[in-house]
Amino acid sequence: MGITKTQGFSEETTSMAELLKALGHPARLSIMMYLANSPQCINSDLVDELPLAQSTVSRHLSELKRVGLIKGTIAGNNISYCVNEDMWDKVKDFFTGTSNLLSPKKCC
Amino acid sequence: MGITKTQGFSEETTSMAELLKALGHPARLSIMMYLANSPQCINSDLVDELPLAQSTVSRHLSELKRVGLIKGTIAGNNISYCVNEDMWDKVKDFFTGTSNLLSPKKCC
DNA sequence: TCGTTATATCGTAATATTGCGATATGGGAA
DNA sequence: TTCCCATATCGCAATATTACGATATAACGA
Repeated sequence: MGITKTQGFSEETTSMAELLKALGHPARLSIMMYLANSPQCINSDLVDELPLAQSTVSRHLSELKRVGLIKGTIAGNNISYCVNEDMWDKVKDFFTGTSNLLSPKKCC
Repeated sequence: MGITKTQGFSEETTSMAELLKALGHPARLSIMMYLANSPQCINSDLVDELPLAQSTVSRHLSELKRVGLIKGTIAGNNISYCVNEDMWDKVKDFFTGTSNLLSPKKCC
């Protein structure tokens, strides 16, 4: 199949899974780290940073844009990408939120 | 292709991406949430909780076990699964760690 | 205008993922 | 032993993902 069932899962679960899936690739995770740590809003000299062809980098960027983790604006001849902090916070909150706290049990 | 390039990425990035990828599926994320919030260490009545066949649930469980996010021990006739807190903390720390802090810029 | 640069998209090929039914396996219960 | 129960695994089919080169597109500079 290869198709992921979404029926029967909550909308929140599905959308969070989509965000995590987008982050679950070395190239895309690297892009996020690079954008998060760069002093200014960096365009795609990411191509130089990553061991991938330009077209592949572009694909990963558009995937990150599709799920809303990054934003891009045209700045002259190149495009300035940056992290969409709202969406990033959404992911962070998922892991720091109290509803996901583990009870301190060591059972296995 | 379908194959993910790992050459050229740091080991840390690759392993974190693997963890996030494992979480990036509604069923596997649901399993983690369920285990994290369950009062006791729950075995696979997950099959009743999820809209998936038993064999599919088992596959997702073994994937989570493969990356180390959960642990399972045999308890009589059934298996008791629970969250591997060390690995879960590793993911949490990634999002809460200072090295990933975004500078407060709104550029796009 | 022409060439260069930066990006995106297309087409293709290889591989991975997902899901299910069917089938093992292994332990307890009758 | 024989029959269930809970799990795991296999085999398959359908779909998704990944990567690359080639090709568009669009804007700037000479």
